[in-house]
Amino acid sequence: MSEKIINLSVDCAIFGYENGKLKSLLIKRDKEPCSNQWSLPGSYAYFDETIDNAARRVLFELTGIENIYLTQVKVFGEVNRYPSHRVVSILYCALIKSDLFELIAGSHAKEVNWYDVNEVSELPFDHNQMINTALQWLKEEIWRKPISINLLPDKFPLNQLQDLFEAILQEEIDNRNFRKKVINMGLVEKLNEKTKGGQQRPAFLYRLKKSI
Amino acid sequence: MSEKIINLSVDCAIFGYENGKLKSLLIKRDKEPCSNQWSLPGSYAYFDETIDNAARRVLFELTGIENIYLTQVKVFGEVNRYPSHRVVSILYCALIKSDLFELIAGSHAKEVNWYDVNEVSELPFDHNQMINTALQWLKEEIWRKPISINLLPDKFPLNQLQDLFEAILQEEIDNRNFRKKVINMGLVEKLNEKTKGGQQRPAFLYRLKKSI
DNA sequence: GCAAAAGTGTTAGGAGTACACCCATGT
DNA sequence: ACATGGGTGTACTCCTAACACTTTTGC
Repeated sequence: MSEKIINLSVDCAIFGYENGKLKSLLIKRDKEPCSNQWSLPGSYAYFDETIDNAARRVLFELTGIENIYLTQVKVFGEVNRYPSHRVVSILYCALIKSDLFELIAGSHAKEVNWYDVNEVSELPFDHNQMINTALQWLKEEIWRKPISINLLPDKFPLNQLQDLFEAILQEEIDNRNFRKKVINMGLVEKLNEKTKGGQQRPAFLYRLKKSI
Repeated sequence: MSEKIINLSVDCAIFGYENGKLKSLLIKRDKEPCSNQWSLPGSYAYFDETIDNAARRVLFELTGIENIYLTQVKVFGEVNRYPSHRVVSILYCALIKSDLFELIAGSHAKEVNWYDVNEVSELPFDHNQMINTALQWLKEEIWRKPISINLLPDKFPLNQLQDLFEAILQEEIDNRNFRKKVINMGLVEKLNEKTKGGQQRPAFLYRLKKSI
């Protein structure tokens, strides 16, 4: 096992979507500083791994989540952001289908859990700021790339996608305009299937196109 | 003087504009590795400064340029990007009016100079990749914020602004559409002055509005 | 009067926004 | 039949893109 770069860490802001709510993944810390408090999963990078790999590894070790696409968003480099010594941290973000991953607290995580982004309490270090930055990034990215693919099942009714967009953008969207837009920007394609078993009129299913 | 974080550096991609060409600021290195080669100005961050301040300080020490607005763009964290040991580097970018700053090679810079971005040779480390990333950032940013303010005199004829945009975007722009756009998006305001002393018809001067 | 750069207007297509009602199903 | 969520169309505005000629000055 390689050695840590003790002045350089990665933190991961992972978003999931459940019951119409956008969730953020937090761990309960099992070591100092701020032991027993909830925070973003994060830790030091090693000397023999790229920072992208560090983010992947750290996320896996702490939460059991692997094989997801992480994006580097911003570096947090205030002098006293970390109490014990100087640590510059690189924020990585991802969106995942929360029910596809089993959460396994490992390494210095005592617990792992999803928290509604609107109900995240005060976190240690600059982690609240990180979540805000990550949310901002998400709002900008959501229209550009089919990242929402990671938050919904393969096939879904359009209104579910709209709910997701509303949860992320935190604003209401006109249903007709939303449909027109996602269809003719080529974000989704209509399938020849419908939902069944609902209490109401069945809805056509759609699929996100992987490339735009 | 504080100590260096030897695994963390900042590199600065500084753009200027002269004779209708977009230029990139390079230093001739005066220490190993890659001594005597031209590279982006960059060096280690110190323990007692934020990374933003590290970028400002490093730029000043190496080139004499100070008091400019630097933006953090991306982290480069490949394992072997730096030959002697592991260094993760944060790329900062800025645009400046090149003739307002006197270049003073200092610290481990033997010389400092402007190079046409289209004629930058092969640089050490991942610095060519950094310049490309910085240029990409510039292309996206140029329409959003009045960053071009830093590349032109206070008052300028509109066609000069267009030349600048064309130099950055590397494509031709329709003159009428360009004028309409920058005026009614509120990027510039027309002044009641004209150029004089040219060989041709005098042009109205414009000024960039600071806020959009 | 000529060379050189400044300046100008119209049209057509696409994207965004606002807005209100009928439809298909389960119970 | 009614409650529930699914689904649709139009009109207006604004931005973009394409396109060519006239104007003002210095020489």
